[in-house]
Amino acid sequence: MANSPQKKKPSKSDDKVVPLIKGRRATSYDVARLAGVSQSAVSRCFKPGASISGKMRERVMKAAKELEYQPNAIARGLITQRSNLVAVLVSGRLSLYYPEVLFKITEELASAGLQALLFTVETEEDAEAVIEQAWQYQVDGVISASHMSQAQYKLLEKRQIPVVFFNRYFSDHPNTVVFCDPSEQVQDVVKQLQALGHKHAGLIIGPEDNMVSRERARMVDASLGVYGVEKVCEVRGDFSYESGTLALQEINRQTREMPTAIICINDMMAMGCMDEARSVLGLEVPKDLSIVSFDGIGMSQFASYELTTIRQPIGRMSEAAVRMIVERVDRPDQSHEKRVFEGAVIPGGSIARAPS
Amino acid sequence: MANSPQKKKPSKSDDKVVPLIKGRRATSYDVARLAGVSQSAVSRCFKPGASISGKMRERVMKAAKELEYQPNAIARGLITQRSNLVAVLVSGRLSLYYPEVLFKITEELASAGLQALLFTVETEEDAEAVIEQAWQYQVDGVISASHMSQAQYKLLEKRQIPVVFFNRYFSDHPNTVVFCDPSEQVQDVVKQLQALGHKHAGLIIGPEDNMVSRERARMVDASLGVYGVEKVCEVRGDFSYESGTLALQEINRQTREMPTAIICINDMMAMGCMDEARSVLGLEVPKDLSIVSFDGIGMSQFASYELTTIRQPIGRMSEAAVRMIVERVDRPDQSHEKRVFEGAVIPGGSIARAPS
DNA sequence: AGACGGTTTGCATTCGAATGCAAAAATGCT
DNA sequence: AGCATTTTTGCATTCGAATGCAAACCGTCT
Repeated sequence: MANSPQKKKPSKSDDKVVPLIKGRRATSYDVARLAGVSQSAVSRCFKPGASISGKMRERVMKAAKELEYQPNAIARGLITQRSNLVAVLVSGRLSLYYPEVLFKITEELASAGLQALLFTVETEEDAEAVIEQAWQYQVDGVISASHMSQAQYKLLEKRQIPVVFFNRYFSDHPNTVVFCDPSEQVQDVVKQLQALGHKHAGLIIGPEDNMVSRERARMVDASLGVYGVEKVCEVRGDFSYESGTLALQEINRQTREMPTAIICINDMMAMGCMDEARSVLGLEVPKDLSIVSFDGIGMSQFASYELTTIRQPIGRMSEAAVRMIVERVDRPDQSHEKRVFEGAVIPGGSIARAPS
Repeated sequence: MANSPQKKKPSKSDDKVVPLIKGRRATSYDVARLAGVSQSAVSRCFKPGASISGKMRERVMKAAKELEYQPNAIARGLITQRSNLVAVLVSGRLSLYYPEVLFKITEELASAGLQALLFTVETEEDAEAVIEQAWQYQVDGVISASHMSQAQYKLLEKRQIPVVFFNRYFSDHPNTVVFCDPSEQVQDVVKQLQALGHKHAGLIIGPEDNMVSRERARMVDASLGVYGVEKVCEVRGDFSYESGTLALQEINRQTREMPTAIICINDMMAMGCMDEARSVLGLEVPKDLSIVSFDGIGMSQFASYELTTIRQPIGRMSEAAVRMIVERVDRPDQSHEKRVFEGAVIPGGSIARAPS
């Protein structure tokens, strides 16, 4: 450390007479000067578990309070290589149907000392741009509840940014995932339909590129097979209420005789479907038409709908996603994990004995 | 390049032989070394409008691409004193009823080159903590669609952090605000009710501390006065569907004779109210009971409800909020501005001639 | 008193990009 | 070519906090 003494290095902590210019925020140097200690001491005061005496802590804290000093998270991030930022990638769909997911995730992140940097992603190109942004902001991790291609995921992996997928995953690549597997409940519901005498069912599915939709459809198909209920037609919607109404019309058009039961891949379309059945086709639900669906969003239980639906425990899932990202941020080399939650049937009142 | 040769200052750009250790991200120095230029040149390449020749830009960009270099926004923020982060404060309520607001705001911020740092705020204490967090992260501005006390606002002002309020403001303090003033539409709707022969109306309001609720209630009262419709009772809910159902029961209990019209301060309660009227009290809506409300959220127009409601143009409002924060970030000393949007009546089918 | 161990403290350096300034290069003009 | 002017480039420093290391301090025990 023998430093050439003649070197005229201007020391930050003395000659500069810039005490508290209005608008300038206090730095650790300001606090140090006021408290008559070194900047390191100030820094250590704000680091839990650092070696510091009670007396010193007190003095520093007093000065800090006086100057309203709060450590600069940006500067801290630069030196520690930890931004404490987590990118949360959501699509419009998620925020429309599960607004609470985002809310919950943010809350949980905050209580783990992390901040949510929110990104909206509709298309794969969006994802591209968003990933670059996130990278620029040195996010410590990513929670993805939106589109992301395998290439994009691999890029993040290569950059060693931990990713947790929410309700989607790559089956041919190791990844950390939280999702819901409602296969048991699907069996259960289909069994109920069969027991109620339903022999024909229509299926309303979601976008082709959506994994949740694909998986649910797969389970439904399997269960229909098991219980000998015939799928008379399958129509594609886009998860929206509107598309549910259109899908039912389409089913009506495609089939000579309307099936007695409709299975919708999400609640929102089921609600559209139900409204369409009642107000346009003049059918009574559940007397003339039984409807079941997936998600268990809040409004599916409003008195006008009371859907029989398979709920995802999104509260617990959000919580799990945060736990997992926190863990992976701390131990990036840890092996991957999938956390799979069961669904739960909400009985509702949208199914009944098939009309004869 | 004339570097004093005897000075043993370890130059970042040579002797360190750390080229692309796995996991280490490329810095501007790495790019500079590869391209054979100075770090400043690299920096300038990524700053639009900086003085740089085409040739140099090309060389640097090539090296940058090779190393997958992206400037570190954290380091940039430290030196420029601009984080490009905007704190977005939302409450659970907002995200439940207006999920698209958050989505829209985030999108708009992104297209202005800013990132949304999301904070959830339920109580005033939350706000306290959130403001400190935001301050630590050196946010350039705050969009507040949640609780915030005047003291908290003043703190932000003192710290020179621009704030834009979304659907709330302090009337006795200058501030920058975007909100909706539906007074015209309230008049219009009440006039319609009167014309349809309604003489008595019940009012379902929201939480006492909520400004939007207070304002709407004020307008309703005024209009009822103007058109000579009597307010037979006023019940408080909490904006939720559930509380709408309870509120209608309460009205039923409080009044000898049910009013012929109910005005709800938001759609969600109106939906609860309507469902309760139909499925519990056995009333037909709108034949026996007319219901009107505020907000114009998506599901208020589902076939089961088709509410006559007064819409807020939240898309435009979100956009405006972002425009305003961007402007205030660039010119903090500019005077304040309120942007007030009109509401719009969505006709719906939840009102009809009063039963005689 | 002296020696030893443990705890506090300060010094100096670091993170990565931006920028004022001066040197260097390119351009224009006579 | 020679000089003035403009543009490009590099150097050195800066932002604010964290931290390895050595120096200083404290208490204890012989």
